[in-house]
Amino acid sequence: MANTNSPKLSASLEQGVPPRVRFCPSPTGNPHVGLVRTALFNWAFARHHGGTLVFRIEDTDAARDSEESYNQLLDSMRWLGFDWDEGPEVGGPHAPYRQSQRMDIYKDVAQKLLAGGYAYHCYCTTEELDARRDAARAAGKPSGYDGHCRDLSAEQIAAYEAEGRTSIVRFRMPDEALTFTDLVRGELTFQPENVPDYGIVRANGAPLYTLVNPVDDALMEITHVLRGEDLLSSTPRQLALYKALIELGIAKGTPAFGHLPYVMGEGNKKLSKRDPQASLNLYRERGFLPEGLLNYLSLLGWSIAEDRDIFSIEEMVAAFDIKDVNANPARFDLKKCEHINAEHIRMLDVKTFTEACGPWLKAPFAPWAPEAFDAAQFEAIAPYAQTRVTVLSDITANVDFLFLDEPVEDEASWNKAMKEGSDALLTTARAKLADAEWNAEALKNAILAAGEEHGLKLGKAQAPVRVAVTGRTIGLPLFESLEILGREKTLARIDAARAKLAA
RNA sequence: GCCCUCAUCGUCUAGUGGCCCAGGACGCCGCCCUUUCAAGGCGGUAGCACGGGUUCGAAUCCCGUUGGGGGCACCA
Repeated sequence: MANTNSPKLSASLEQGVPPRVRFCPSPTGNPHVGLVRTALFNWAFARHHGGTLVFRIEDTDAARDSEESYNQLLDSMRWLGFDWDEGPEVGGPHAPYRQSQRMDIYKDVAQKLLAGGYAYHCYCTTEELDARRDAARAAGKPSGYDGHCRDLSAEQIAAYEAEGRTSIVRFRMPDEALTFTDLVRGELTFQPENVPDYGIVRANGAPLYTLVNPVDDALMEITHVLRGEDLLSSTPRQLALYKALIELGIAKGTPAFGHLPYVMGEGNKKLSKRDPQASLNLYRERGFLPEGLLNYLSLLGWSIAEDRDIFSIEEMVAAFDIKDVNANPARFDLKKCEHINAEHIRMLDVKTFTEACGPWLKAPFAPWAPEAFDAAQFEAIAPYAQTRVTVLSDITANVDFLFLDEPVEDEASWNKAMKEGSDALLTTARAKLADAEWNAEALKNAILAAGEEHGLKLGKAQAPVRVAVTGRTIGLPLFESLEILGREKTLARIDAARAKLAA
């Protein structure tokens, strides 16, 4: 039990000392929902306990990282409403928070590790490694690094150097079982034969994630590491590294680890960055509310109560406990996500809803000319739309009849509503509408009366009018829509529809 | 192949030995309301993977099987 005598930084929580947690994505591409969920749990954990959230950028892989992704990442975090106490743009006592700016630190730590005998140079080539791994696998044995270069003599090293071989730095794992208590899974034990020595510095001198991540966690005094399940099996080697760092006086103690279950996609595959369904930007463009998306995501592996699944971020923070997170992977269910989002949209007060629709009321989302938009008309119609949209982008099609010169052409709707006799009905309706006082109540009575003349109930009678005016059979309450559209346009559209029917 | 991990309705979950012939939510179906569509109300559909134990008693504990997922990099 290598870590039992290591100081436990996480023990501070029970003693009332606020925890320090971190969120440390690597800026590759557009953030995906699994990443967001991890960020959410870390953030909620920090806020619940009045702790500190450190935001760190793991950009040690120049080939994969880009400045654009970095900017997008920050923008996404801000949009979601996450704030961090230390990190990019806010600074902090452990700055810099971008690993690409901390290379000297890693170089120094690697040197100390080497000098202390905690790590060694490994001269094996990729081909040799592959061959031995295949052999081990064929023999039914663990296929990790076999320790070939662990105890090279000075002569052997000299020989390799003379050959012109390059070397990576490898961490020497202790030959003992490692046990730790995972915050969501309980006690876990790994046997040494299954946790091989691992690379921490590339041949070109660039440090690897395996070194950089725990070193920064140690330096930044992280007390609780909440991360994805994919890192579960690398925990024992980090524990061993921590022990070395403590002995070298670099780390003050070991954090507690909690591994969050995966967010799965269609089929049963882990949601990856490639998966379009995973893209945060996609949800943002469709008009998900941050609180709606976050509410849904929090439900993946956690629950607030037995009979409740709609709640605010504040309520989540108040209730969140890492102990309640369960270990099994959850599938992302778009339908439920949309439903929860719709609930949040309905909870908005009208003014907020109206403002939130803003982006979808202009280019590139809206099909009408910018000058055609009328804020007063939109404000009038918005309340009727609020219970009908699932995502904010739905607003566009709901109100386009107000701002388009002519209603959209939807053949299916036309064919469904325009039957024999529709022409006559429209003619009657037009006449009654023309005489009516221009308010929803009067307009309803006008259509009702027109319908009666043709033996149609209101449901049937309103259909042709609706399609003539809005272009679709489905839409917002008709009479209110007409009232807001205005007499002139309404009558003109009915005339246009009659002309089209006559043609 | 080796190691790790997970396992309650189609999906997300509640459930920590008796309160459970399993509760909620999404979805789906039906009804009500109704100017279309939503919203809302009411009702329905559907599950403890399997096999052994332990126990007076198991969804809950143990073992095994099966199935899912992950790791085994000079990616993170």
